[in-house]
This record gives sequence, structure tokens and C-alpha cells, in this order.
Amino acid sequence: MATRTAAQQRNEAREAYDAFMKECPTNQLLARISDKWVSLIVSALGEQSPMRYSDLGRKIPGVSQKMLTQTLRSLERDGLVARTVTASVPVRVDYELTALGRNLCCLLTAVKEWAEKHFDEVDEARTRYDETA
Amino acid sequence: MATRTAAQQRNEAREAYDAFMKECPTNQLLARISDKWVSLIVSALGEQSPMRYSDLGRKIPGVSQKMLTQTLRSLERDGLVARTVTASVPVRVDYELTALGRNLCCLLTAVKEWAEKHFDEVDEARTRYDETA
DNA sequence: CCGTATCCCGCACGATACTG
DNA sequence: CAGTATCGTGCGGGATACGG
Repeated sequence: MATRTAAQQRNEAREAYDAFMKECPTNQLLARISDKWVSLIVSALGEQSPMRYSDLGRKIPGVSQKMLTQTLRSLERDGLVARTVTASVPVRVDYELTALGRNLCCLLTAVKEWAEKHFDEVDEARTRYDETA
Repeated sequence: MATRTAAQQRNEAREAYDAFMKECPTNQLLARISDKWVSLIVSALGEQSPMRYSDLGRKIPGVSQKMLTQTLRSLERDGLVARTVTASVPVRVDYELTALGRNLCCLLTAVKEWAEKHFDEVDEARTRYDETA
């Protein structure tokens, strides 16, 4: 049992690799931002702010309550959006971008505008690709 | 068999609805771009181009063969990257951004740089949030 | 070297129902 | 109105093996 199998060695290598990778914070943050709900919510709040919970739900097509709440919570945790509760009947909750959030929003709306601008080219490329297949 | 069942009609209506109303095509494209593998691959190709398949695999941490191939294919289909096969032994395949891809790349690397720059603030916000909990 | 094909697991996500 | 709680499932995506 002194001998180490190839599988074991591969596993150890993989674990070491994983451990190293977990420490690369930049990619993690990038992956968090590169999420479709994140970009949709942030850009929605960029256009109009503050917005109520239900406003966001109506503005963003196809989002479920769960994902809306979940994403908003994570954005709040990351300090990108601020949540304000107005205790009344019925309760009113507003969301708006923080300074940091507005900062990021510029970049994301730039991406969104890129999508609007170049959609035709992409669509064209797709049909061309599919025809050749 | 000439009659169309109510279920069929409902289905067709639903599909038409989904196709058109679900959300403007812009948001779909935005969702496609807001994918972590997409952003990682595009930004990798932005730094250095052209790159071989295995180079990309080595450069991007934690990507599987499957996701690498899959994402590259979709990017090729969307006209964002170009794939060049050099028939030799062994085969050599190079990937590089198209003009459209380079265009998008500027924006994505801006996002990546944002992530690098503001990571500390985000991390700080997180610990603050977790403490208050 | 550059993939494609296959299996399979976990969890992201949606649907639904319930509270303050 | 603004959420939580719970359950079911589809599919993203990893591991493995094989083909050109």
C-alpha cells in the first residue's frame, strides 16, 4: 500500500489545484457579476431608481420571485444595492444602486447597449453558421 | 385528424408568446454574454491571440473540455471568434477574436478590471453584512 | 492534439403555497 | 406588498472513454 495509484496522484493534483484556484478572487467576482439575473437587475436599477420589489419583478421578464429575492440579497451583501424598508401598511421596500453599484452599472449598460447595437450582426452570423452546417 | 385540439392551439399560442413576448431579443443576447465561461474565454483571447485549444484550456482555470468546446462553438456561431484548422500531424487549431469579438472584448475586460479594482470593497461589504446578520 | 459521445450527479431554478 | 418555505425537476457541467 506504499504505492500511490495514478488515480490518487491525479486526485491530489486536482485538490491542490482547486485549493489554489479558490484563492483567485478576481475570477470569482467576475463569475458572480457575469450572471444574467445580476446584469438584468443592475441595468434595470440603472435606468430607474429607486424601484420597489414588485416593480422589478414586472420590469424584468421571466424572473421568478425566488431568483429576484436571491439575487437582490447577494447584490445587497456585495454592497452593490441598498435596501430601504419603509414600515407602513402595506410595507414598502425600495432598492437602489449604491455608489459602487452605479460604478459597475456604467459598464454593464455599456454591454447591454452593445447587445442592442450588434444584435443584427450576431443573428446574421448565426443563420450563416447554421446554413453551412 | 384535420381538427386541431385545444391543447395544440394552446401550445402554439404559448410558443408564439414565448418567442415574441418573453423578452426582447436584446435581453437574450445579454444573457448569453453574461456567462462566466464566455467572459473568461473572450477576455483570455483578448489578452493573447490567436491561441490554440489546449492553450485556452491551460489558461482558463477550472474549465472542462466540454465547456471549453461548447462555449467556443457558440462563440463561433455568434460570429465572435474565428476558428482556424491547420491540417497537419498532429492537427493544429487556432482561435482568435473577430472584429465583432474584439469590439465586445473591450467592454468585458473593462468589467474584469473593475472586478480586480473593487474586490476589496466588495469583500469588505460582505464581512460587514455577515457580521450584522 | 483536438475534439465528440456518453453517463450521471447535484443544484439552480421554477411552481406553489403560506406568513407578517 | 414583500417576502419565506418546501418540493420537484431539468439541465449545466464534470468525469470518462473513444475517434480522427
